[in-house]
Amino acid sequence: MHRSSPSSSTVAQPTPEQLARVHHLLLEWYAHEQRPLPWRATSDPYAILVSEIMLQQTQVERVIPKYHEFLSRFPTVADLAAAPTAAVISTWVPLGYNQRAVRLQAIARQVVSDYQGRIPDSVEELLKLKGIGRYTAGAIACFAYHRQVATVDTNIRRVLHRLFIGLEHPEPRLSDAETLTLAEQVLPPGRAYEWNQALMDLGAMICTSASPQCERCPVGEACAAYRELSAQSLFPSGTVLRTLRKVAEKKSGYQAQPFTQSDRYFRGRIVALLRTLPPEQRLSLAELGPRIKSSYTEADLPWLQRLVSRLAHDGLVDYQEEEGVRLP
DNA sequence: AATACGGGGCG
DNA sequence: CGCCCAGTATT
Repeated sequence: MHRSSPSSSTVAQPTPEQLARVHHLLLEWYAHEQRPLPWRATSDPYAILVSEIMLQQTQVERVIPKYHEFLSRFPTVADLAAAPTAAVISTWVPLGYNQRAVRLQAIARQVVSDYQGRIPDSVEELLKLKGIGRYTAGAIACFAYHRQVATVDTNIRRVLHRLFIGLEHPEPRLSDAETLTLAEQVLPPGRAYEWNQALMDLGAMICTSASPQCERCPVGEACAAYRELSAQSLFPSGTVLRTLRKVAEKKSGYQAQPFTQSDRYFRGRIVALLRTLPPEQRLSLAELGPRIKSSYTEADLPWLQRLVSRLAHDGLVDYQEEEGVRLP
């Protein structure tokens, strides 16, 4: 079997008996070991929407308090649509990726104006909303409306790959499209909600990226990656997994600069500062510069102007050349 | 396919 | 200090 050939519509398949065994093992484990997460205790599509946007690239533990705070401040989709954007952004900080706050409110306003206040229930319709991609659309359809759809986030990708294909490194590994196809093929009929949640819990608690605890894994007996590791006596697997990934990254030439020198960092500083100002009050760029960058000089003005213009373009600030900058 | 987009927490 | 995280939009 050669997993490099991406005929893409089909991927390696377990037998129906093997698949049923995996379903049973993982769902049974989830029934007893699942994390008690607040968005699992509701079926309010708005609350699910808020949680899923917050959870994009953001850990569960950081989201939980913000999720409660945000829903307390904006209890319904209509409340969020009617709120000042500055208040929404302000509540979002310091979750990061602040465009998510602007887009979330834009979604709420569109839902009120175009969907009679009801959040769409199909992947196809959800995908039309800016800020909702295939993962979030699938998550809302499944977790809020119990649609039997597959969805793939970073946890599910890793777990399905290890379970049904093998280690993700060295390459080749499944593409995004192939992974979604696999996810659809292994979805247990009628159990999409628990299955998708279970895959994410397994990825977060056991089948982690760098240090999976295979000895505690409920589906170890059926796992392709576990068989690979066993055959080569690679336990504990943490070191070898990290090494394989590092080699793959070096090949791709990835290099990061210090975060506190990045434009990203200063964009965050600007938004965090503006939210402390009295409502409506603006700051000139000359006032703003020194307050976000200790080494700021007049020579940095073009840089700052570029930064603020981009923030304005993203809807995160209101910038008038003459008057200065504030939250929108 | 590559890049922009945050920031907190942990080893 | 490097790495990770319930991704999406844009080029």
